[in-house]
Amino acid sequence: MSETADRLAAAALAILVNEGAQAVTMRRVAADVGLTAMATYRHFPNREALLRAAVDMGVAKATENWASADADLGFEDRFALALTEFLDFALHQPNLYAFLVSERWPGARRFPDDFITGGSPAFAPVFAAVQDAMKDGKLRQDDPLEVTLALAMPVTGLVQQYLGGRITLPEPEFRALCTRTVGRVLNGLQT
Amino acid sequence: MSETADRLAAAALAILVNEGAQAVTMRRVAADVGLTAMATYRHFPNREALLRAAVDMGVAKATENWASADADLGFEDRFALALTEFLDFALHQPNLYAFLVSERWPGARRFPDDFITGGSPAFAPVFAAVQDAMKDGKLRQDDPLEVTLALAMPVTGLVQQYLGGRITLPEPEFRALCTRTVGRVLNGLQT
DNA sequence: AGCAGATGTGTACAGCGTAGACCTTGACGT
DNA sequence: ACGTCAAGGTCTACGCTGTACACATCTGCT
Repeated sequence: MSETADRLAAAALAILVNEGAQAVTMRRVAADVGLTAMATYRHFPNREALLRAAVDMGVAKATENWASADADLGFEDRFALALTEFLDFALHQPNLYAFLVSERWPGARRFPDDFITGGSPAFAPVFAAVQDAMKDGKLRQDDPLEVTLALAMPVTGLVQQYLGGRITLPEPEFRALCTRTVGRVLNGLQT
Repeated sequence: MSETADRLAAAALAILVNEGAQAVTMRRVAADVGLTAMATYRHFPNREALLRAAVDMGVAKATENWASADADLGFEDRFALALTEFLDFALHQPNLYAFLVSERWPGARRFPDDFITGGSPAFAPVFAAVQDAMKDGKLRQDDPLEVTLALAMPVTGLVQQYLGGRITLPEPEFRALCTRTVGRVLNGLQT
């Protein structure tokens, strides 16, 4: 990945984050870097590849210090921390998140296989916490992967509705709603 | 809504369902009806309005006989029925569903107000079942709206992942996964 | 008969992704 | 010193998009 390619991806990421994917045009990204649109094609085969590089860069930046300090907290705190980190990302970079979630591309993390091997930065810490909590008897014995899904999916579902403008709550109230919802799910999962 | 407008919306809907929103171009929709692209603008102010009319038509058609016969089943069966109907829609018309969910448009159902007044055809029957189940003591006393969310969001979250190609299960297994997930959530909600 | 509004057509424009031909520059083998 | 070559850049052009605008036609009312 050359220097120029990095700058192109960074420019694309900036536009994507601020204005959404439809605002990321080849001409504009190139101009932001001081190049012609066609120069971009020396570094990326097409617009899709450029967008993917931009998204990869954005996700790497956003998640670089996730799941660092959740060593020995209680499992509720580990869930709460993961929830906060995830919501920080999804709510503060909605364009990036929406693009990330809506795009089908080969190489995306897939359930169940890729999740077991610890792919997704959002899923992995929750999965680890679930496994530990089961070992400690804090969570009922069950398929840990599916239990993690049962904890994570309500949140992604709520975020989808929220970002789609279907939940008209101020952000703090929405975050509280997420916490309550996870709590309701947990109530059924705890021993 | 004139006759021609209906035919345009129907043509747009057919393309949307079969090939996705990006395939719905003004020229193509018009040609399918035997008109020029510009004729469409006599009936819809722009492409977005045409798409919205198409989606409205599609949703009305898909949900016209939802929540009809769930009068006096057990509440688990009512949930299961609603789940089946919802998955039938989301999985058999993924382009329509994805467009519906991803689009922000004024007039979309909004939480919490519009849901209380019985807006969404997918949400309303579950909400009614939750309220009845609480009255019967089958579900723990709680905010019925939020409990309904806690039941519905895991499913929309799973569908989002599935349609995004992140869950590589055959459809029957995916449906079973949805059922198990709702079951896990319910376990915490039952008395 | 004649007028008016609704509905259609034809043409045109700016913006998009990108194909293809061309130019420039710097490194390298001889 | 010089030819060669690849990497990275520019310019032009094509087909596609949504849609603005001018004009034609059909329909029904007075």
